[in-house]
This record gives sequence, C-alpha cells and structure tokens, in this order.
Amino acid sequence: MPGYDPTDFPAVAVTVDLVALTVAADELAVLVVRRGEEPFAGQEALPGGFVQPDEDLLAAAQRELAEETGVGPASAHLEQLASYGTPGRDPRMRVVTVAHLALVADPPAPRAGSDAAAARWAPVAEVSPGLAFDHDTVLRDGVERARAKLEYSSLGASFCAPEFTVAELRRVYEAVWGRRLDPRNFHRKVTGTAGFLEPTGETTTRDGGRPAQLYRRGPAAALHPPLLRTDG
Amino acid sequence: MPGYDPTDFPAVAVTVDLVALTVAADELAVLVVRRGEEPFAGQEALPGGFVQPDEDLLAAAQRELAEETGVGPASAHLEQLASYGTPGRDPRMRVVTVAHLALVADPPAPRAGSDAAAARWAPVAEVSPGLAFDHDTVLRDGVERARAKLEYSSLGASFCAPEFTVAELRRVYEAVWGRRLDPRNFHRKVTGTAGFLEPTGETTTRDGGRPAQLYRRGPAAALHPPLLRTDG
DNA sequence: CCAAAAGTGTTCAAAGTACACCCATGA
DNA sequence: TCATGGGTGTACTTTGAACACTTTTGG
Repeated sequence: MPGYDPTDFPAVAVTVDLVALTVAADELAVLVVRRGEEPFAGQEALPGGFVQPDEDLLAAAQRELAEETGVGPASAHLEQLASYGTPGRDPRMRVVTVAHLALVADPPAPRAGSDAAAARWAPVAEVSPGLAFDHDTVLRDGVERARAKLEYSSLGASFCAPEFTVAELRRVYEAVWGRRLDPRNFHRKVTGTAGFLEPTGETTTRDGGRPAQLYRRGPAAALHPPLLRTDG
Repeated sequence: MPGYDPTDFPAVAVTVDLVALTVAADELAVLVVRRGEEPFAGQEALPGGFVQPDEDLLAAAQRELAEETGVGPASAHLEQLASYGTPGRDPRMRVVTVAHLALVADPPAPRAGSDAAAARWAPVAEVSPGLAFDHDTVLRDGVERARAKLEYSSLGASFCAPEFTVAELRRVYEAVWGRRLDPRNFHRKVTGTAGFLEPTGETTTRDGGRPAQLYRRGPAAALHPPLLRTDG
C-alpha cells in the first residue's frame, strides 16, 4: 500500500442518495426528483448530491433531506442503507454513492424552489421500475430494509406524528407490508410490549368510533418475535 | 448540481476494508494486519486497500480477501457491511471506506509473503479495543451483523468445512454468540428446518461418541423464529 | 337505531424449552 | 466397563392466531 497522494488513487466521486419514505393515503411513498440534464434527462431519480469536503456521510444525507423536503433531523429517522459503486453506474465518471434510508412522518409539500426543481412524493409502485441510474435497486433495498426493521423495532412510529393512535400505527404497518393486520391482535401486541408505546393519557376520536388512546413512541428497540403474520 | 469534473468535487479516496471472521478453537477470530507505517504504525488494523478504477466494490473486497488469506470467492461468504467516512478518520486525507464482512471456513495460515507483512487470525476480544483508525467500530458492527445473521439464515455453515456435523455447526453458533446451546434442541431445530441442511448420507466419529451424520449447507435462507435462547 | 372503531377475553395451534432416556463408539 | 457425545421422545410453557363480544362515539 503506497503513500496517499491524490495521484496514487483513482478519481472517484462520493455522493449520498436518499431513499426517503413516508406513508400517505395508506400507501408507501418515496421522494423522487425529475432530472433536468443528461444522463437520464426527464427521468425520475432519487435525490442525492456530493459529500462536502468536511462533512460526515450522515450529515450529508441530513442536508440533502432538509434541502429537498425541509425536514430536520428531529422529525425523521435517518440511517445508512448501503453503498453502490459498480463501474459505469454513472456514465460520466466513477461515482460511489452511499445510500441512506429516511423515514418521514408527515409528507410536507416538497419545496419546488430548491435546486431540485420538481420533487414529489410518489407511491413506490408508480415509479419503481423506471428510475434513473441504479436507483430501482437502491429503492428496492431501502423498502426491504424498512419492512424488515418494522418487524423488530419501534421504527414504525417514525411514520406517525409525535402523538398517534394504535389504529394509525397499524395503518402504517399495513401500508409498508402491503397486508391487512388484525386490529385486535395488533392492539394487544403493541400495547403489551414493554417500552414500545408511551400513553399520553389523552384520547381522540379522529379515527371514528369510540375515543382512542393517544401514544408516543417508547424507547424500546426490540419487538423480536414475528409480529403478526395474519390478516384480519 | 453542476456538471461532473474532477475539480468540481472534493478529493476523496475510496477503499474497502475487511472484517474477515472465522471460528478457531471454539472462538471467534478476526483477520488483522500489523501496520508498518504512519499513522498508527505498529498497531493492528483490519486489512483493506484502494478500489481500483474499473473494479466493483464487492470485487475489490474479494481481491483483498484473496490477497491476505488466499481464500477464493467460493470458500467464503462475503457481503457489504457499511461505509465509514467521518472526516479525519484517516489523518492524511479524506477516505471513505466500504467495509465488507467475510465469513471464512477454515483458518488457512495467512500468507506472510504478501504486501501485508504480518497478518494473523486473532480472537476478537484480544484485539478489539486497540485497532487503528475507526476499526474498533467497524469490527463491532461486523460482529454484530454476523451474530444477527446466524439467527435467521443458514450462514453459520459458512464457518464450517463443506461437510460438517451438527455438533460442529453448534460449536460455531456457541462461539459466535458466546453462549452454550442445548445440543438436543439444536439438533432438532437445524435438522427439522426444511432446506437448512442436506444430509450427505455419510457419517463420522471425529467428534467422539457415536457416529454422526455429515451434512452440507442447504439452500434455505430463513430460520426465522428465535433460534434457541437457552443453554445446556 | 345503526354503523364503525376501540379495546378485552377466550380458545386453539404452533413453537421454544427443559430434560429423561437410549444408542454407538473409543479407551 | 465406563465415559462421551449423537440422536429421539415427551411434557411444559409461551406466543401467535382467530374470533366472539362489549363499549363508545357519530350520523
């Protein structure tokens, strides 16, 4: 391994890409931007950009998320997903991208004024085959990660407002997994798991029916046993 | 996002690092190399190196693994782990490393003749606090990933020779998890899960006791329900 | 009153856990 | 013979799954 010098190693650009997911209208949606330039001009792509010289990878992803949606670090879950660096994935030059997964609570209207002209939240199935670069693969990996994480963590609450009902949380699970869940067993499961939910003491009737308890996300990370395999 | 030009984006080097694990003497061991130059000269580090201009990330990791151990792609499981790019993690310049996790069956004597002079398989606890760069973190993440994957896949067999007994496989699990398992329930579990093991029809007495059936790894990926929480 | 949704109780089946027990081998 | 480890059977407990049922709101 020779000494490090800019001429010693290949020219590689490092970017961060975002798989930003939200649940809107009981459907899993992803943030995409319309490309204005070649390559893939006119096609949609995941938002992304260069990592700045003194910027951590996660910080770069946070910056991108804020730029495209206005969502700050406090209102979304953000974690690294995987890196993609196949030669030729960007025809212009060698680009290694570190993809990140963001779970966003409320679908705030994407800011049209920023550098990414036309950003929008689109149902995953609507854009999924058809994204630029290798972003179909990246999106698939992100959705798969999100599905897996709901099963053994309390991350599903990241898709909900700070205070939410069990029914709202259940609709998140149903949207992400694409499967109906038994409301009664779901209720028993999430309220019966220590640390998963924190009751606020207040109730609401916004779902219809009788007043429902409002909860906040609890500190628990584990839900481990397979969470409800059935439908209702 | 401006056009791509080597002067437009920060100079970043991309490397691959390896968390190569094996089970030797009923203990989880990791491949480390002794550094000969600054920074961290004299300290041990995970093996790694630059990604070549037209080389895929996984291919680069395969090359590194072969260079350091002589192990080819067929005899080891290799997957991407995560990327680490905190500014300053390498004092010389900005380096983003894509860490990979390798599970190696037999601990072949590391090749001393290669560019990494002194490579060795060391018990994880022996080197763990004390590695160069941020490699303690990388190693911790790799071990955590390995532990998790054993629970819901048949990857444990990657630590065994092509043909192995249930007892050998159990010792792998015990080494990785650092916990004793009930031999009888373990046997029932792995032989009772469809696709997990493939009997070869032959037996051996190398473990002592009565002749034991030899198995190969089956195609199954899922083991899902929590695999044995108890000790013997 | 009726529909809809929250929340509880009950029952059944499946899976993990503990452990007694037998079998085959080598020393 | 005895110690060692492979392999089977069995009983107990926990958990998921299905579903009947009551309660409380809005229309």
